[in-house]
Amino acid sequence: MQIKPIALYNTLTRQKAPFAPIDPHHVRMYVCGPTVYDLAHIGNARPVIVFDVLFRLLRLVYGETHVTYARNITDVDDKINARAAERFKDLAPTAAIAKLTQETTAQFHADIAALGVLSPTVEPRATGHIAEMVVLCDALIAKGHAYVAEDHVLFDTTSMADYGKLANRSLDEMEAGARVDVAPYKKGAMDFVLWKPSTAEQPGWPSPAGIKKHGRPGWHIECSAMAEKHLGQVFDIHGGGVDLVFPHHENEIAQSRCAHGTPTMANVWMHNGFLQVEGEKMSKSLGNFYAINDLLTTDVFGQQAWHGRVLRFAMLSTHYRQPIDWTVDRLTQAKHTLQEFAELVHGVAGGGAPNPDVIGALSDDLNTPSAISILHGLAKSAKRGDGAKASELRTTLEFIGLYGGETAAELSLQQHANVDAVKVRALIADRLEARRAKDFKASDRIRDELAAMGVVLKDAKSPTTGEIVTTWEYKR
RNA sequence: GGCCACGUGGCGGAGUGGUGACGUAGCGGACUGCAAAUCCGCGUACCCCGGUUCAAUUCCGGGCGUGGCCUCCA
Repeated sequence: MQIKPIALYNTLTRQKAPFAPIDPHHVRMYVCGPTVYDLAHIGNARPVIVFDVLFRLLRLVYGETHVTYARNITDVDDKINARAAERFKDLAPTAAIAKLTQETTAQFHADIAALGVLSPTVEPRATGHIAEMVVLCDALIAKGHAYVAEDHVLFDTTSMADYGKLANRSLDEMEAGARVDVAPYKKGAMDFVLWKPSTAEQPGWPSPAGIKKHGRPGWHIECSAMAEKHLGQVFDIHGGGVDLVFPHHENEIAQSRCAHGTPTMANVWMHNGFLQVEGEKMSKSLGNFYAINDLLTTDVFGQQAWHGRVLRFAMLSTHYRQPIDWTVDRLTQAKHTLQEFAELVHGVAGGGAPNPDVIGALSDDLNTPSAISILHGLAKSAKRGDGAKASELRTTLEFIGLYGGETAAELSLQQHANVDAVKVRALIADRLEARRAKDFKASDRIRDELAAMGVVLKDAKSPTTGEIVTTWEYKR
């Protein structure tokens, strides 16, 4: 379809610019995925949701089969090793690690599926790309960008003229500000590990550069290897959280560019803003650390469980580059709005194209708040009985992943165990009878009784017969 | 200490060098036996101080505040 070009903000240039894929028939995007050592938290959900929206937009504009979206799984990492040893004491290290990464990956998939996230085109695993990482290490050594020291392979940051360009800082500045003790075998303070030796208990593979000991990759090299394998040496978009700008993405760029001799790794670098919880940094010590799964299935946040679509809506109610404060108020408001939308589109047939203004808003560097405001406009028309707008609203909501056929009641996960629908209908009939008899005391008593059960009544006049028709719903 | 973001009405949140997006809360009205729901209407907001400009919330400089990175945390 022909619509206005997509504009994206690029961290490399600190500017928003029209997006033009290298190959107009094949858009390639890489986003850093989770390290599977523990449940994904709500901060992890942000890039997953944000780049899912971008993926959907790119598919719409360039065609579903013309977009490759790679989101990796990091399944080799020292945090994984530590956690596996702690949780599965009876198992051999390899078996324990396999069990942990397998379980955590499955849970991650389940959690983000609830958020309405599409599967990426490819989901490479680090352990499936060790050979490619070894090749990269050897290439970097051969080209004088890396060196071997005490069975480690290290990247020589001084060998790259514009190291620090993405983070916009020079080596001098970084060294001046560094608070880390520099390992004695490093030539330069900012040099980073590409490969390190493993003990017998740690996962290990044959090492590059003729190193005798088995070893394992550093974090950054994983993404360089997986991106190259699935997207090529230079591709279109690379995404992740702002906290990855340095050192992770800076180092990916250094590795890939130096190994391939390319002027760039990806044309556009996109970073989502940080998430806070109720105005504070999310951390286990503050007791405000929430896994996606906690929000979906327990009442630890705001005394209720939240539907995945509500979490998604709340996440998209702020522009992706802004910091977002994750609060109960925000989720409550998101739930109300989504329930209203659901009421308008439930039972309405979708089809057709998503609203062009919404696509326009998304094309403007993923302006989701603006898109939502346009959705409100559609909802207003739908509420006035415009069936075409109701249908368009549904199609557009489905396109963004904000609707999947749920009813308003299903979007509220509060417990209503003791509400018996048959009894509710009987009480409503009694109340209508009392009202007809002008026994308002009795009718109000029934209304109060229902309210105590969490049931709210709505009286409406039937447009055809003029009769009072009472419907009910759970208190929101 | 170095580097980088952000600061809009009660709250959430776009956007813009000059006519106050949008949502939500609140207020008023219609409707209702009274409510709820619905509908209609109502808000002279852009952290502070300078500068540029005919004009700044929007550009520039400084300050204050909050947050991020500099420790394989999205």
